[in-house]
Amino acid sequence: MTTTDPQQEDAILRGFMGYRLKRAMNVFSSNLAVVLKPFDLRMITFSTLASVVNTPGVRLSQLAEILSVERPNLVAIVDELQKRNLIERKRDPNDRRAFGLFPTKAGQTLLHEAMQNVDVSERKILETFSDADMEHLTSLLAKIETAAKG
Amino acid sequence: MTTTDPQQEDAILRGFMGYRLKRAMNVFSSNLAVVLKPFDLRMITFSTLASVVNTPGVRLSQLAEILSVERPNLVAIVDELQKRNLIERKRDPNDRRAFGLFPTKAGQTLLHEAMQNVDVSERKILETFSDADMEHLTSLLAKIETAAKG
DNA sequence: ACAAAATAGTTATTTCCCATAACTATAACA
DNA sequence: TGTTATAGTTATGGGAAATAACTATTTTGT
Repeated sequence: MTTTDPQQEDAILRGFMGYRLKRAMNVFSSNLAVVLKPFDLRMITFSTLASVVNTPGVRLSQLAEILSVERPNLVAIVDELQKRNLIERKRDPNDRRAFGLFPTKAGQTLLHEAMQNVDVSERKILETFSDADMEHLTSLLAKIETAAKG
Repeated sequence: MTTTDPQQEDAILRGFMGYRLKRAMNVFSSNLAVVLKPFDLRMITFSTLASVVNTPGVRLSQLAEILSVERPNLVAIVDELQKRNLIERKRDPNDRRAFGLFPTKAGQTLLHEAMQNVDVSERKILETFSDADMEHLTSLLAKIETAAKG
């Protein structure tokens, strides 16, 4: 196809790190969508399930904060995962307002299969990256995150 | 690093480059939204306007491809920018199916003011980055993009 | 030359993402 | 004990993203 365009229509945007970051992100997020599709998971349901498996008993509000999702938006996600019997809500006996979120056996199994596939697909994308490249990229991205907090 | 910090509910996700990339991206995209708000621009209207200023006469379909937006979704964006008198559609005399998109004077002025502000805000985020850091990050992100195509 | 296929732009529709206000029930606090 | 804060939720709306299908042209194949 004719991608031999000498004049890059987005040249003016290439000067922004945010734009370059977004384009790189798109590679991962569209890949993720494809990989998760067979599991009937999306990015948000995947990361929610992963966090619940990682931290059994976690509260919805904790999850919302760590995943940068508004609490109301997470309710439907948790509902969906619970309806599919991948996680469950258990009333906290010490705080009857709250639920702890726990993975079911099925949830753990599904997550680990999905994670395995995501991992393989990411390795494919990053196949030309040296260990030093990986470490450097990871460190630079972390630096951006901390820059936002300080 | 497989150390599971009980404080980090997303520890399991930190192992994925896509997740780390997304978190870094969020810093830029939420910053962008704030910076563009006074101009009544969003990420998509900003990048569309920028591309039109960068490449006067560009077609909607070219824009859709370069910006990774589906053509139908770009129609409303172009409508919006045209209604605000920032760009205009001009029939291509050599291909009466197509329009060339051109910036108005107002569009150019608004874009340059907005770009100036975006640039300043990005510099703030990247304030602790050395020139070498910037070059390295840019090169690693470009490597991800090319990995997706090849 | 002309029918078939491709292209540019568009409309319509659907699903999902993201943000906010407001409600309930409990808990913490002063 | 009465006020305030917190956890979860409902409802709502705007915006992003994907797809099917249409009109008007242009290109292509024979």
